[in-house]
This record gives sequence, structure tokens and C-alpha cells, in this order.
Amino acid sequence: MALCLKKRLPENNFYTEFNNTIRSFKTLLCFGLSQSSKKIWSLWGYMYNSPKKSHAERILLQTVESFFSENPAEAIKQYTLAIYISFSPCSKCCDSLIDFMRLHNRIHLDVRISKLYFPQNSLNQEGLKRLRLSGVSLRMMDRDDFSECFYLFVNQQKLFIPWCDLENETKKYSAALCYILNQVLVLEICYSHTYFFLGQWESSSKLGESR
DNA sequence: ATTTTCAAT
Repeated sequence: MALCLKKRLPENNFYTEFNNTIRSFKTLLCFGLSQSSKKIWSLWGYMYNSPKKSHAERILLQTVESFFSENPAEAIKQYTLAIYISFSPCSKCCDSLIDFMRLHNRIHLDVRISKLYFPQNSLNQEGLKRLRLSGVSLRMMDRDDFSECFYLFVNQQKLFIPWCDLENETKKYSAALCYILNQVLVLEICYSHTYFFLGQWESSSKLGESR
């Protein structure tokens, strides 16, 4: 049950885990791995975390790793790994994703998140910042993303039915994510200004000395 | 050691 490859996701599972107004105690992850130049997935599926053992991201990375080790010719091509995940990765999983990307530097990660996982936890915040700074596309899922995820992984014949307050929650979560990610920028700007002013100060004091 | 939303009842 933890991992399902090349199988459609049951509709109920999609709605209960991706609904961003409902609390859940597990994580659902849908993914599609494709050559960046093509639209067809080489590998796709969905997975849950295995309770008390591994987060969903770990299972994903193991799955993708084994795909590339079984198909070594593919490992040299440009790939995109699209991820739709009900909870944002914790700090450790962020690092695992970053390590994975460094190992396979031809894979671009596109991560879409339904709900933030302990967003007040500073370690998780730092993890998300590192992920973004490593070049991963990272955003909260909006109505179109849920609809797309439903179309791709659940049912192409049926229409996605948005739940109540979907847009509100997306707004709140997006604002929170934006705040978390911007903390980096604010810090960096502060630092660069500090260095800038220090530089000014140093050079002006040297000028003063020479006079 | 710091939460309880990647459970346990």
C-alpha cells in the first residue's frame, strides 16, 4: 500500500489527503518522472509514508534511484521530477532531496505542496529555504494545481470538484510559505548591506589614513 | 527535547 507505480489513485484518497482544510496524519505523494524534452512519463505513481519508518519522500527517492540504476542509459539525460505532495517536506527530507539533486544534477525538481508541515518549526523553515535556494521549484497548490493533479493521477474522465474554502487555505498557506522563504532574502539583504557599509567604512577610513 | 499534522486507537 505504501507504493503504487503506474496505477491511478483512488478518488477518495486524493480528496482526503490533498484537501487543504482537513488535518491528516499521513502523507500522500504523487510523482511523474519525465525527460525534460518529452511529456510522457518514464515513471509515475503515488506513495504514502510508511508509519514510523520512512517519510514519503524517502520512498520516492529510493524508487527513482532504482529506476536510474536499472536504466543507466537514462541517467545522463535531462529529467524533470514533478511532485505533488500533501505535506511539505520536513527539514531532513529537504536535505535528502537536495543531496539527491546534487548526485543527479540533470534532474530538475518541481514540488507542489497542499499543506505546510509544522511551518512554525524553524528547522522546517530552514529546510524549505535550502530547497528553494538549491533551485527547486516550490509552491503551494492552488485550484489549478489540484485540478491538474486530479486529472493526471486520479481520473481524466471526471472533473475535479473543489472543496469549500480551498482558495482561502491556499492563500493562507502561500502567504506563510512566502514569509518563510522571504526571511532568507531579508537576511541576505541585511548582510549584503552590512558588508556594503563595512566596505564603505573600510575604504573611507583607508582614504582618511592616506591623507 | 520542542511542538504532535509522515498516528494510534
